[in-house]
Amino acid sequence: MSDILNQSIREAVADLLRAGVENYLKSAGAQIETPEITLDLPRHADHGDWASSLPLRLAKPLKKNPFDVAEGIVAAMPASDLIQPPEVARPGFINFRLASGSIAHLVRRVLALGEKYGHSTVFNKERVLVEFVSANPTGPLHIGHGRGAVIGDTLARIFAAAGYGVSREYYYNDAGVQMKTLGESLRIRYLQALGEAVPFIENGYKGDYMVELGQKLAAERGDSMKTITDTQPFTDYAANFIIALINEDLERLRIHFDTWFSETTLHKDGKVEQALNELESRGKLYEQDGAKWLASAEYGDEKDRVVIKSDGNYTYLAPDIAYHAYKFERGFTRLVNVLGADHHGYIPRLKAAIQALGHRPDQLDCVLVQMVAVERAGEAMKLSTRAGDFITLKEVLDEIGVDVTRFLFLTRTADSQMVFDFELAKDTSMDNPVYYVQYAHARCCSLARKAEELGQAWAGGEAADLALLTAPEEKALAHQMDRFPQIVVEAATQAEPVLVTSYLRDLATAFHSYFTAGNKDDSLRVVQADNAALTQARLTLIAALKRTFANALDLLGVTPLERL
RNA sequence: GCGCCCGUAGCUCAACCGGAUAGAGCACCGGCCUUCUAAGCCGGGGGUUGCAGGUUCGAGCCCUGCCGGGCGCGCCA
Repeated sequence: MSDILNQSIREAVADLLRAGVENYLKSAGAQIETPEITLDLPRHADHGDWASSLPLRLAKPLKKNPFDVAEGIVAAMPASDLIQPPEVARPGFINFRLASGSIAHLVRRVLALGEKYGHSTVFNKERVLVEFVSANPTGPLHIGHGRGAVIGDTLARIFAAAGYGVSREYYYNDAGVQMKTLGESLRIRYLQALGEAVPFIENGYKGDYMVELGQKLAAERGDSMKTITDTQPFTDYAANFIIALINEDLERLRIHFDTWFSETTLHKDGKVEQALNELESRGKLYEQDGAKWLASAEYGDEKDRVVIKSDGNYTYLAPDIAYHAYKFERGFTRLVNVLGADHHGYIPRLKAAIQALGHRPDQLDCVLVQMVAVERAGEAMKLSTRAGDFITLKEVLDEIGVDVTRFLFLTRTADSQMVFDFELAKDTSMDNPVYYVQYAHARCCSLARKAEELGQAWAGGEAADLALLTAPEEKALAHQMDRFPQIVVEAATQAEPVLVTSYLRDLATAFHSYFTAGNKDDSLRVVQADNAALTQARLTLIAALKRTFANALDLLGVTPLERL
C-alpha cells in the first residue's frame, strides 16, 4: 500500500476492496474483468462510513448469491489498521467502518499538505477557460449577473484546485445593435443635460445611470459634442465608463478576470472569416436561398442554422463560432460557459459548431444559471435593464456583504430557480446558512485561544500522540475531512460548485456535534485542564479541521472568520 | 405544435449518478448554558417522491403515456 499521506482514507479503502475483489475473482476462477470499484457514503450510520454494493453487481455475471460473493471478497481482503473488519449485510453489501488509527493518518495528512489539502493533480494536463458574466456593458450588473459571476468564479477556483490551468474571461458583444442604442441613449441624455428639449428614444436605456452619465459628459466636454450625430463616440464613452463600473463591482465580489474579450477584435483580426473558411473546408457549410448555412443538424441540432444572411451580413452565430474556435486555438482543452438559462436553446448549435470544427462535444460545458427572483418584504420585484428597474449587484453588496452574497448564491444548484429574499439575507441569525459554517471555523479558533489562556497552547502536531483520539465523534470528524479531496474532483468534473457548499455544511455539522458533546460530557472537551497529552492531540485534530474549513471556504471565496 | 428543464414534508432544497429504513434547514412541539462561542446541540411530529403503467434482485433516479409549472423555438442579438 502506498504512503497514506498520498492517499485519502477513502482511496486506501478502495484499494483494499480492489485487492479483495481481484483475489476473490482469481480464486473463484472467474473469467470476468475487475469491475469499477465503487464506494458510497451510506445514508444510515448503521451501514458504516463507506459501503459498496459491488457484490450485488457481481452476482449476476458470476451466477452466485450476492451475499456469498460479499463474504468471499471480504475474506480475500488484506488487513489494515485504517478500518475495522468489514461487515457483510443482506442482500450483499459490504460495510466499512473506520478504525481509530485512521484519525491519526488523516490528521497528519491534512497538516502535512496544509494549503494544498484538498487540491489534486487529476487534471494537471488540462487547461480550462471559464467564460462568465459576459453581460454587454449597457448598464450596471444586476443581482442575476451576480449569481452567474459567483458561480463562474467559484468554478474557476475549484478547477484550479483540481489541477487545471484556469483562465477567467469576460466576453462582450460591442459590435451589435445594443451598443448602438446605448450610444444613442447617451447622446440624448447629453443633449438634455445641455438643456435641449430632445425626446428620448423608444428602446433606449432609461436608467438613472444614463441621465447621470449624460450630465457627467456635459460637465466634462461642455457643448463640444453637441453637433456630433454619429453615435460611436458616445458608445465608446458609455461603454468604457460602464465597464469600469462593472469591474468595480466584480473586484468587490473578489472576482478578477484574466481577459476582457471584445467581439470587435474577432472581426478586426479576421477570426470570423477564418472560422467560416475552416468550416467550409470541412464541408460543413452550404448555400441555400442566397444564405450560408451551417449543417448543425448533423450533430443533433434541431435544424441547420444560417451563419451568413442573404444580405451578406453575419448572424449572431458566426462571430460566436469564431470566438469558440479561438478559445481552442489558444490551447484550452475544456471550455466552460456560464450562461443565463434563457440561452439554453442556443447550446445545441454551439456544440454542433465545435464538433463541425473537429472538437468533442464534451469539451464544452454550458452551466445554465436560472434567473434570480427578488423578494423584499414578501413583494416580488421585476428585473429589466431596459426599463431601468432592477436590483443592482452593488445594492446587494452594500446591504448584505460579500461573504453572505457569495455563499447564498452557492447554496442551490445553478439550474434551480431561486428567490433571493433580502430580509433573510440580511438576517444574521440561524436562518442564514453562511453563519453556520463560519461559526464552526470561528469555534475552532476559539478553542485554540482558550487553550492558550489556560497555558496549554497548541505546540504543533509533531509531538502530539494522536493515538489518543478514539472518540466516535472524532472518527466522524476525520471521516468528513477525508472526503474533501474527492469532493473537489467531483465538483470540477461535474462543474457543480454546490457540492462544496453542501460538503461544508456536513463538515460543520460533524464539528458542532462534537463540540456540544463536550457540554454534556466533560471527557469530550478539547481542552482538558489535567490532561495535557489529550489536549494536545485534540488541538491537533482541531488544527486539521480548521485547515479543512479554510481551504474549502477559500474555494467559495468566503472569508474564514476568526470570531463572529 | 416541437424541443429542453422541473414536479420530493406546510415552505426552501438534498439524496454522491440504479442500492439498504427518501434526508437537511426553516416553521411547529419538547429537552440541553454557574465549565472550551446556545449564530450551537439532542429528541419528536410531519411523505402513496404529480398520476398511471413498464424495465430488474432493487426505481425519487431509467422507459412510455398523461396532468401541472418554467423556458426556448427568426436569414434577431
